[in-house]
Amino acid sequence: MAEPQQLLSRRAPQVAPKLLGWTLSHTTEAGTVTVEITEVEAYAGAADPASHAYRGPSPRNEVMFGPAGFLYTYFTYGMHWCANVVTGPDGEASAVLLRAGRVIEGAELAWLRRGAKVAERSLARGPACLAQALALGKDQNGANLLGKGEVRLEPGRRIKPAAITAGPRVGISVAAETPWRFWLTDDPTVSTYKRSPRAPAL
DNA sequence: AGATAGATGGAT
DNA sequence: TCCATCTATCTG
Repeated sequence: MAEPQQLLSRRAPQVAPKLLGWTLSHTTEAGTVTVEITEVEAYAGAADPASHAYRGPSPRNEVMFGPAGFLYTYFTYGMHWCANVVTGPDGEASAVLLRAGRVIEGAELAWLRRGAKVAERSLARGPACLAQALALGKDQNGANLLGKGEVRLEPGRRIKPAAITAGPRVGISVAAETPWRFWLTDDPTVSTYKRSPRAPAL
């Protein structure tokens, strides 16, 4: 296993499948929640019309243009936060959206944040649910994931390439066929695929 | 200045 | 299928 920093410095489509099985932790006053990442999507910046960074830097996406290993969070649909790991060389706005994970530490705290009714496998199923379970939001944007900070990304169990499936990304209306979504095959914590209603017909 | 689409999720 | 409901970005 290469150093995390080195691995993350490649472009998103290359990094994304390798993040499966890694762990993301967030420690707050309330405690620590850790998830094992089970589903991701790659966004390739300037080369990718579906990326937030496609039209260049802005106040929202500026952290994507920085070095790899930092957290990019954004607010969407008026109510949801989503979390990305910035990848690629400094200056290139490559990022991996964390779509789903399995809570392996702090499930009780995650239930507190998500609501007591949700099934265990759904605690971090879907990008906004994952962000909510981990309490990732505005304040965590730009956090260094590779240090000793409150949010940490660490290599986890090794995933066999045969256990990974690739397919089209979810919820986007452009580049809807590009197979840059990666997940652990048959994992119950992976979100169900829904094509964007705005995506062009096949 | 105003419009609108959007890397969603949950209820209906 | 629709709704909640905010922000970045595009259009005029």
